[in-house]
Amino acid sequence: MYRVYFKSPIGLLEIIFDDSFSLKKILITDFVKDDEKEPEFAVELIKQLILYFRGELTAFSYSFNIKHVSDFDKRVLELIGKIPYGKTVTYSWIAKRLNTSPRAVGQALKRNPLPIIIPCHRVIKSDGTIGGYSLGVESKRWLIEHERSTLSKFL
DNA sequence: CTGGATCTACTGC
DNA sequence: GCAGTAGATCCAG
Repeated sequence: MYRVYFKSPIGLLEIIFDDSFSLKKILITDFVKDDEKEPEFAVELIKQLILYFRGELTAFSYSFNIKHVSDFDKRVLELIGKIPYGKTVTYSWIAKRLNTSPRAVGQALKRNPLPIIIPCHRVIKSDGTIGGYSLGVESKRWLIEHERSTLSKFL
């Protein structure tokens, strides 16, 4: 297991790779634990993160291994991956397409191992309010606003 | 605003 | 296994 850190506008991201250098998990943390210096296996992802936070990248092209994720969660996350940059949908919109309930969708998104890469911040409540986010609601607000304000670059 | 419906995963037995 | 509960919700009343 390897950890790499990335200082982003929404906080310090801890990026975890498994022993075969496959992307495993992303979270927010306060401090650097075990920095891997010059991690060859992470440069491509870091490059994309830099561009994304600059507002110059709309989708990550990165392979990751989906292990320890239930079939249900996979179905939800796969659909989430198709929501375009700068757009938002609601929990119930997802639920209808998967024949499940909005709350179950929320539970699945909470377990999203790769927030930002799998853009679960694009899912909000149907009353227009923000809903929850595993990296913190403030981060979610920031990401949505960031995408909204940079969207025009890509037209 | 409140109460009930809804579906998944987690807990305790 | 099975019952009970807690959610990143929703909708009607």
